[in-house]
Amino acid sequence: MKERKRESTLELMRWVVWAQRRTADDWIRERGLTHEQSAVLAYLSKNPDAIQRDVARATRTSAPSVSRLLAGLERRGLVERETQEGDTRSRRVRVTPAGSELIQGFEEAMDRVEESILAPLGAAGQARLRDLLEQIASRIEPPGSA
Amino acid sequence: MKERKRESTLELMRWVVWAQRRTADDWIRERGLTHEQSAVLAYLSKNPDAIQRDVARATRTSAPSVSRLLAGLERRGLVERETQEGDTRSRRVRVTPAGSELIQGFEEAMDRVEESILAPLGAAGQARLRDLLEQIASRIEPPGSA
DNA sequence: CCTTCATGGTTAACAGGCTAACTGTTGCAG
DNA sequence: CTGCAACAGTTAGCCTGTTAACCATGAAGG
Repeated sequence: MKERKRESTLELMRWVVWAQRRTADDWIRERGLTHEQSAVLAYLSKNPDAIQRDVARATRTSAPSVSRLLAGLERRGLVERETQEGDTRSRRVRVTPAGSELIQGFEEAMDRVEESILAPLGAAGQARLRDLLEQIASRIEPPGSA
Repeated sequence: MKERKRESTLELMRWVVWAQRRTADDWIRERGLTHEQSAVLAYLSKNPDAIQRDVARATRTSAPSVSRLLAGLERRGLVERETQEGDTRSRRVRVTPAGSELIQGFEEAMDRVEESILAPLGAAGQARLRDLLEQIASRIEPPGSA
């Protein structure tokens, strides 16, 4: 029952990504957030002028997901949305001080998680891995584009 | 708005995994299935004596998720569940002929998807990538184990 | 001006992830 | 034998992902 059974490369990747999620759980759950909420809060902190559409693109999810997720964050007072003068279709999203305070240290914590997961490779291996992944990613058709 | 902004290695991995999912969508949606349903059907085809707990372990998900997913597949007549003589706690899951027919060719299709995604690396790069990922994965604490 | 199309957002309905709580068995310790 | 822990599965409730359908606004053409 213990033998590795020749998983595919992408299966291995899914496994690593899953492990990262699990590891990050500690930091995230402590704050009563979910992974997605954390990611969005962090994104909004770095992109203060974003509208919801930008969040959807950045997280590679759909507009409805973003709409609902932000509604939840707004209900908890972590973000504010205001329709924009000049184009009332879009709504700018801003992180409130409470939200900002809650997400403080997220990036650093995620960096530490990543380090711990990639540690077995050493610096050279990590660089090689990154290079290979970039080669693949650069060939991926950007979602929206033709 | 177009510059790659120095994504983390794990961010790149998530992107690649996401792209794989998207690419596989064609095959899967044609059959009225979801990714998860396909994966479980394929697993059950290769592991005819599995009980639900095995499926949960294999897919790295929880027992409730498996329970509900299998209920759906059963409703559609793609699997059957029967409590086992000797230990009525567990339920063996079997793929029906209909399910077997529907999932036919899944592995091959997924192999093709993987090939298409990894193609930019060439054979040597793919081998290196696989090696690096195996090093990482082998250090990941198996979910259940201490 | 007014029709038409594109854009931003929301709602509804469905599938799937999780945890918590509960039912039933099994099995072992005392 | 009895009692209690471990195990398999289910249900309920929450959050997220999707698509489809819809509203409102903005932009561009005739």
